[in-house]
Amino acid sequence: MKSLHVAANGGDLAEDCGILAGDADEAILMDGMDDVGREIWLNDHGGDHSHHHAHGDDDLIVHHDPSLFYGDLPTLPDFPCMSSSSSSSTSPAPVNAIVSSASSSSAASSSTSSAASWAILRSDGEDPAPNQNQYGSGKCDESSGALQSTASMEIPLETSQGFGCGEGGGDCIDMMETFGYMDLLDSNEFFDTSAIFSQDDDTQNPNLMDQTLERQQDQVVVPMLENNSGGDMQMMNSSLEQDDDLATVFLEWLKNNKETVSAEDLRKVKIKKATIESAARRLGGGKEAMKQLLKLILEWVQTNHLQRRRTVTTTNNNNLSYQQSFQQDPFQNANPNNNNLIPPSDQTCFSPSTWVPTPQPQQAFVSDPGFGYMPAPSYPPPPPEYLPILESPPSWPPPPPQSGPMPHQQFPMPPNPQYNQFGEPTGFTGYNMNPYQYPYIPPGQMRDQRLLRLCSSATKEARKKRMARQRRFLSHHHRHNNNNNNSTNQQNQNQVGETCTAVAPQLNPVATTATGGTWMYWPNVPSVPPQLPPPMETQLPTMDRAGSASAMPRQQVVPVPVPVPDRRQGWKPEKNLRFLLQKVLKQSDVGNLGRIVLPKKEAETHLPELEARDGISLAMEDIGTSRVWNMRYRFWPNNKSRMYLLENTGDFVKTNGLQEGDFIVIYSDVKCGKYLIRGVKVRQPTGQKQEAPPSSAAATKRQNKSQRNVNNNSPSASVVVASPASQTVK
DNA sequence: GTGACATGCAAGGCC
DNA sequence: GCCTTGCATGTCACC
Repeated sequence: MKSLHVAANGGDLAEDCGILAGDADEAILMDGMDDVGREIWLNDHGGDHSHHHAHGDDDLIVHHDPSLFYGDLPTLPDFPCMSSSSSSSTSPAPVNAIVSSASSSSAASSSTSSAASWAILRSDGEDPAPNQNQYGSGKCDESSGALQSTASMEIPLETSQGFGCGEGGGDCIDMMETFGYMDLLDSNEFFDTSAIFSQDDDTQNPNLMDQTLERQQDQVVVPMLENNSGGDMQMMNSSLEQDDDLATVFLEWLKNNKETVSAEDLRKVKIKKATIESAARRLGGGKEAMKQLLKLILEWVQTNHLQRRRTVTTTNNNNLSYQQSFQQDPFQNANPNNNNLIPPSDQTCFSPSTWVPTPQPQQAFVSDPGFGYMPAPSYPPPPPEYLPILESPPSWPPPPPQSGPMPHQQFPMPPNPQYNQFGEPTGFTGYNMNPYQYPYIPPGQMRDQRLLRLCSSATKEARKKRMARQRRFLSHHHRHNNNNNNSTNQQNQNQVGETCTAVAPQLNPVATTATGGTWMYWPNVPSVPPQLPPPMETQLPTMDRAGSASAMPRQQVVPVPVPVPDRRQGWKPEKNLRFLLQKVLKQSDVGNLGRIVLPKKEAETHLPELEARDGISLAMEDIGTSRVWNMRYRFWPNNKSRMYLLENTGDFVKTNGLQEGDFIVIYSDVKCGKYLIRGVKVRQPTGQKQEAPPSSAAATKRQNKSQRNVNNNSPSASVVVASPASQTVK
């Protein structure tokens, strides 16, 4: 079944009215939930409950009940978590807005996805079934209960099939109580949400929509809802007359927009009941007011919601990274009281087009600022119905990393859901960082400028503060991890990647995984940023200067040709580069093996500690070309020791035209901790034969030995060094 | 003698 | 048959 779920925030009446009248989008987007979350549901109740679930019956039942707008319900305290449907999915009843569907089935369908678009005005506050708030605590419980207490107010026009009462008309009341909150239904074992989801899919079918519309015209059924409080029925009856008009209006609208609007669309639209009430009063109250209000709502849906859907859909491809970034931002919810934050934490900016209920199939409790503890949906990915209505890409973790050269990413995304982009284990904070909980579409993709103003502008300061906290946190975390001797490489990778992005975006940090499906490694920021200038800026980029001279017993501290920064290649020497190691390339290093043996001591000293022989992926930016190479840093067991290698170097060597006798230098960026690599060609002085590939293995061996004695890992000062750009330096 | 490292080479996978 | 991966071994510098 499809339901147009119009849940309006309670809250300031004037504001609400204004929203509905002119700034409907903003108003609807607002999800402060100060009011108990009364909602008006334009619900389409798909007929027989069982049938609906079993076969995806899309029968639409138009139910319009003016009584929906009850205004006398006591105002409940604000519950930030109650806001958007997004929260509803994971949060207890209050958050969830509430569905008021006439019957459990209808409610379920409407809430979870049922298709039909129906407008059911539902009051909040009915006593929720205790089990509905199984995840709620504290405020949540209260709010939920309050909300459900009035749930009976819904006056859905049900199909003759007894929508929601599939298991017996008398069950409707109970069903209401039990499933008064759509989101709660998700966790309710009575409901097979999967079936509902599948139905939703069906509702996407235009044909079904047509069918449902036709049915609606034929059957406008008065809901058989009964309520705990008998008054509800009375209210329903008294409003039946008005329902006809409202139903007519809605049906008319539905017919006019059936090509563009789907049940899914309508289902996502929520307006709090209080908002409806206040708006109706502003409009003069009574039947006409309701009708006018309904028109306004529908107009808004048509002009804003649907339009946004079309526009946003085109940008879905870009959503995922942003979504993930935000979703995993531990600070998004840092301030429980700050409802002005941008989504996902900011639920006040709920947009019906971008936020949808998320499932809570298996819920892990996470601390929620608003509710104390909220159930966080766990993997696997949610059913399609829970995806953002705008067809934005799923928010679950991206597919497994692909090997090969990594695309540059502005925001490295940790493939492992265990960590957020800041390297923080997602389970660490009390904030809900579950990517499913807050499907988010970046503000930049929201076409509704008013919404942007509402969400972004209003929270600009808050965002700045949050970002400042993030930076502080990252800085602290970097130091902490570094002190731990890189024991958490993956986390650091994420952190540094993020930091680098902010500090030196031109470096194009690569953060996706490297070959083998392991993590790209972004090194730690050195705890004590070395003040040593990089070798390229000095005359002696020896191990001594790197502070590791003693680490290379074989290495002679001799002047080493200092490659001059190749300005033609756009590389500018930066004082924050720290020399880590260099390696004179051997034949085996430049061969087709695609691996370079690294000096053990330097590797152990300056490169991340390797726990496993498979090592880690390192993003190495080629200083000469600014290209980032995804290399693997690993080791081989060698007797009782280790051999450290840098793999996936074939392309790098080839690109730089490196040959035996040339050398590479590895730096780390002190600022962001990333690694940089530079290949330096060594050209023999005039008159000497340039290093030519040995004609034979024996020759190679002799030459290697000769070089070994002379150069070892320190290029001799006597040789002419040429940068990859053929810039020669003595 | 020991450790580091260059590389030979075997095993397995892939075309 | 070629390539990749990974281990084993030989060589050499250093202690």
